[in-house]
Amino acid sequence: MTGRIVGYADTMPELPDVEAFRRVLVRHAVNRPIEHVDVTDPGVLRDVSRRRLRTTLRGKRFETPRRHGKWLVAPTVDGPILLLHFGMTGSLTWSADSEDRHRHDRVVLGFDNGELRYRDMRKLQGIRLVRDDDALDRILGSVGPDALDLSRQELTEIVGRLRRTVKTALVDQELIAGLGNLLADEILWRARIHPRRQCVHIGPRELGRLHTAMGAVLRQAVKNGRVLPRKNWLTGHRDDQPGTCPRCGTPLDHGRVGGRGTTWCPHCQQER
DNA sequence: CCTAATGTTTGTGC
DNA sequence: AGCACAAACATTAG
Repeated sequence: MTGRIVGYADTMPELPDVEAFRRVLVRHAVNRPIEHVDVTDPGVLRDVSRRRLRTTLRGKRFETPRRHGKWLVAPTVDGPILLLHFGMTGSLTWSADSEDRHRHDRVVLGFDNGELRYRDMRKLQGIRLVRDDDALDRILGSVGPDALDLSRQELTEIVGRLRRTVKTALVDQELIAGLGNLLADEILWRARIHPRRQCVHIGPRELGRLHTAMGAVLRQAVKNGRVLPRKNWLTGHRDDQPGTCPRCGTPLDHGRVGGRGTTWCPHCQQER
């Protein structure tokens, strides 16, 4: 109610959300000494102890962080690199004081002007600390190119010959980094491609639509800091009682693709 | 009590 | 090798 806490706390993190978390860090915490490190739940620490996180980070300053897919990479000046992944329920928020912490704020970094809070309910992923770029590469080495700056040609080269279902290819982080379940459905709906279509059967014209849809959806969502429910987007209609396609009014279909809940329009997105 | 949840990893089997 | 499927992780909401 005071506007003291900055950041999106209850959105499920995909590329645009992580980009928003990156901006929270840039805006409030870059280049300021970390004064204290509170680990209220070590369950989110991966390959790093509470003690080591605290002793290595205290007194350090963050450089400008970067994002790769759904990973937030935050190097410190002359120090280790903090790596954050937000799983399905994570977030990063800023608060100007230490009031009103949430019970799922698992790690808090304190600065002279406020604190950065890593919140995560389900603890499916977590926070890592690596000493250098080599160690970083060992963790991010298998992650594919970021979805935000993928050319049409690269997209074609990556998915064009796969026998897999297009949706499972889109959300596979080793192929393309940053797309999650919600974004994949949104992009496929906009490109009018059925989520169960095999990549190899998608023609060049459709691949062009896929690339255009990916860029448009991602740029808009990054601008908003999340995938915002909108009148002419699938998001905002997929969970309606009788969900109807915002383009043609046909009742939406829901099923399982690649083990994930998937929504599509049976009229706009033909199975083959 | 049961089910599903927008992520990732690991194992199994075709 | 490529791919699909299921389970596991931890927690909440309906």
